[in-house]
Amino acid sequence: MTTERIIKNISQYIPLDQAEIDFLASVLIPRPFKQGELIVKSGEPARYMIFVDEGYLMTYYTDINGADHVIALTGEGWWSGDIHSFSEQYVTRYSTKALSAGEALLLPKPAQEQLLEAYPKFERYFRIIFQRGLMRQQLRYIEGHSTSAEERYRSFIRAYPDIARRVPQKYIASYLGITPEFLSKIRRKVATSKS
Amino acid sequence: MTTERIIKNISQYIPLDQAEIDFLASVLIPRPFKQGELIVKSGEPARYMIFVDEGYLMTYYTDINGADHVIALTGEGWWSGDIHSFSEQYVTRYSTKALSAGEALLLPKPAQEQLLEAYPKFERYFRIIFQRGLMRQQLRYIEGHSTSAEERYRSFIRAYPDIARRVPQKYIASYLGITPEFLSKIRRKVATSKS
DNA sequence: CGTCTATTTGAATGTACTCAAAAGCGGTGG
DNA sequence: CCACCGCTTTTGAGTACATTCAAATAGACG
Repeated sequence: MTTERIIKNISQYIPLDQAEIDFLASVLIPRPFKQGELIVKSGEPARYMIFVDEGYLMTYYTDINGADHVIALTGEGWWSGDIHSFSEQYVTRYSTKALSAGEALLLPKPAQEQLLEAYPKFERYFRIIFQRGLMRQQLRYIEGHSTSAEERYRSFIRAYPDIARRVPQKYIASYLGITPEFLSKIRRKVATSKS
Repeated sequence: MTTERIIKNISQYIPLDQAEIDFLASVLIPRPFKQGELIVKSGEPARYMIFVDEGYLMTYYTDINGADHVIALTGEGWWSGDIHSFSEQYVTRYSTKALSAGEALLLPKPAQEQLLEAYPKFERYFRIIFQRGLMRQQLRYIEGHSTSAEERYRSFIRAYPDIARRVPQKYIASYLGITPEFLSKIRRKVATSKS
């Protein structure tokens, strides 16, 4: 069953009965993707929340100079960091792109509204998801300004070894807020100090 | 009425009837504070959410070197950025301090649980609050790494002129992720270029 | 008024960036 | 299967933004 992982995830936070599971399964849209594919393009209207069932996604923002900035790297079992694609605003300023082949589950906005109306306890689930996301993000900001790029990189590979292995370095650099060139220099240093 | 502002805030997101207003008013604890007072100390158990009714608070984190890092500056009509004080974890790593005299409204954890149980639509309110907080925080991170300190400062005083006027510079510097010395130099530059 | 803390100023330093070029790597077509 | 192409990663030199340290000045509060 393709919705197994998301059900398991949600069950960690709120107990689900069969009716709820069935409803959820009926509104989620499986969305397979291949490497390099754009799932959400910036400038599109806000449409759905994205749960990564398999593979890796990244969400990025293109600034006025045309430079991309990665705001989130999303692995299996997580909601895509692109919550903007689902906010009150009509269009996103963010794009979401596949970094590998895999499959996402899309929760369209109208479906989410039905879900929340029929089973209000899902509000609780999303509240917890956003609350945790906010806490992680605050921590990330502090680390971004109180630790060196090298420490951030070390901490990143410790926290997300799977992502570190499978995502091109230039995106990791962007996620860490540094240039790819500088990340390369850090890696050389880290490699020599370890062996 | 001391709960007027918070009721107004919540009503922006979910309609409230009199019973809900009364319940809310009955569980909120007014907490006057004077300048410099610590509302939440790091290491304390997680206890309540904090709504700033009047005045200014800041939430900060003390790193292993003993340096403080401001993660949020909170003005009137906002929830304190210290959502950690209310998370699943037993103790906070953050402190919340008054930057002026004023009054906060405390929503104790057990009261919030009752509130959510009695009136589940409050889950929706908190979900929206956290969702917006997360979006702001993501934006802040991007700006922190794609713009210069000077731009961030200009953008800060545009977005929060009241806070910029009333909060000591060293905290603003910390919030922006720079040293007080460097902020001082930026201010000199900004001042001369404006006049 | 005096003390304590915050802010400003300056000089020296460092971390991370830019630009340029070379090397590595993966895919595709001949 | 190999050669070529495009893209990513590495390397190096020069530079800039922001830091650290130290000291002077200004401001706030009892």
